[in-house]
Amino acid sequence: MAKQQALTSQTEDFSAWYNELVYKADLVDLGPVRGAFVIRPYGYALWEHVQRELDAMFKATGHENLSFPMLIPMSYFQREAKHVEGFSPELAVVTHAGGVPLEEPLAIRPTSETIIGELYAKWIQSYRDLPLLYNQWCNVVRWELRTRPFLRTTEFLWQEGHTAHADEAEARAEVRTMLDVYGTFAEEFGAVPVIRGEKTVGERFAGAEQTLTIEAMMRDGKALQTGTSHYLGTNFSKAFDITFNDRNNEQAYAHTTSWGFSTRFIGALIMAHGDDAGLVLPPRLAPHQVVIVPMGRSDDDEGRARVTAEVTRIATGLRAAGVRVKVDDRDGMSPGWKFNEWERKGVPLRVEIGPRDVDAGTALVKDRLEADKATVALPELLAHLVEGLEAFHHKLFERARAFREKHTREVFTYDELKEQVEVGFAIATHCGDPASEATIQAETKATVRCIPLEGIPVGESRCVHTGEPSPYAHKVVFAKAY
RNA sequence: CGGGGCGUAGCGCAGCCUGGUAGCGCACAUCGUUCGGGACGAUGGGGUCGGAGGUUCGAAUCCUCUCGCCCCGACCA
Repeated sequence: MAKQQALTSQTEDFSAWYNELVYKADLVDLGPVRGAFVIRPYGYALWEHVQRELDAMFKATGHENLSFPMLIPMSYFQREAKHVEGFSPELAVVTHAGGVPLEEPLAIRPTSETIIGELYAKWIQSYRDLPLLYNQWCNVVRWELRTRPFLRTTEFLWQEGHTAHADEAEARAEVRTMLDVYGTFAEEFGAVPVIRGEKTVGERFAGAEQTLTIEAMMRDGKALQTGTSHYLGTNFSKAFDITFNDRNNEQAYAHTTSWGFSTRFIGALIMAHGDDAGLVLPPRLAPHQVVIVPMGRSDDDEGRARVTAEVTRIATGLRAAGVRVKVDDRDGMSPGWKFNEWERKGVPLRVEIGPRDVDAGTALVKDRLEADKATVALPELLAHLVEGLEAFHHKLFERARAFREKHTREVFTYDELKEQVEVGFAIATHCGDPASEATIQAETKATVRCIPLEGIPVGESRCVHTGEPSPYAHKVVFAKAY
């Protein structure tokens, strides 16, 4: 067995590092259609854990799941002016079916506000029917010009929540609640620290009154939006006639929201935590939290048997404790090969155990984030691993947070801003003028990622670009973004 | 759509300039030796050279036309 070609290092070419890793860690493969990627079992397992945890959080906040059709009549998109303007360029449309041209072409959903609006109009009659708190896990298609695995793909998996409320305050509270669910999830499960904030007018979802976002920093200093929550006002209610009789028996438009979280988050996990050896996965989402590599000569039947017995005992104990454990007893591969493979795949903890260890009553434990291996007595191994996983999560989160802080700087001049967005986030006062944002983007490639919900007060400071006063409460985050 | 590449074995590539009927590494299979950080040897299987025309006695190689993919830029979760 020879050396597999090493990954391009992050410092040499971050983009190449990412592109190689998604294949070499068995996360994705190319499909036959441009930009439509196959998510392989190791990558899909990550998504399944995302789904399981997020879904539980949705249920805990009162939401129910349902499923809407993937095909949407084209005319639905025309009904909300900004929505059609925003999505038309990336619609994939079915024009033929059953061997004949369709009377009305059908769009493959890029998001479901329109078709859901149509049905909500039917389901909602009275204030007693509200709020409607629904969510669906599904796939959507957006015809993107340039694609990258997980970050921007023609078809992607996500969940989209769609709620309807009797009044604005309740709808806005829902939008904020779901943003917090996303933020909590990203940090508590993904170990990815995020900034919660609001999008500027230009970055808003097509058809929304307000878009909230969570933004994370990748290890190249660029920003990635990993979840969004929108207050849609009565825009879609007016377009789809979602009305109800209120307590005074007067007809009113419902206030709707939508919020989404996609497989893009897997890209965030890769780029926020990965290193030159490969992935580093957060234990709470990792497909395998612990991998056990049995050592010893393959022709040493007696030694093997003792090791296998011990490995089985350890694995059984771990599983009983709720730990996802993988025993790598594949033949014909050297231990070194396996070590490299599991490191590339980002497994948090690895246990090495051979006849010598069994005799000594110990095992070696390797932590993906540490250079040295620890020798652990077998009776303490289970507790060591369980605690190790917990500690790993916090180390990973702290490391990502420290990285973000190191690459974030408050700037006071346009020159400083230009300099800072080359290495990370620039915090600055901005006047909110879309034209100014556009100029800054053209000149620096950086955009306002968000106006943080909590941050540095603007005070008397003036816009770093135009010198005008700022309409925002806080200084904004400028960064290059994926 | 603009700018760069590239299509030859499962993967990565050489061969093309200077035509002579396909090769290397990895992977795969068998056997032996190995076995605690990417093992080694021997043997073996596997390719209508992206597609279509053309030139030629003969085309992976030369000519024309096509199709596709990847990377970099403009749109986006």
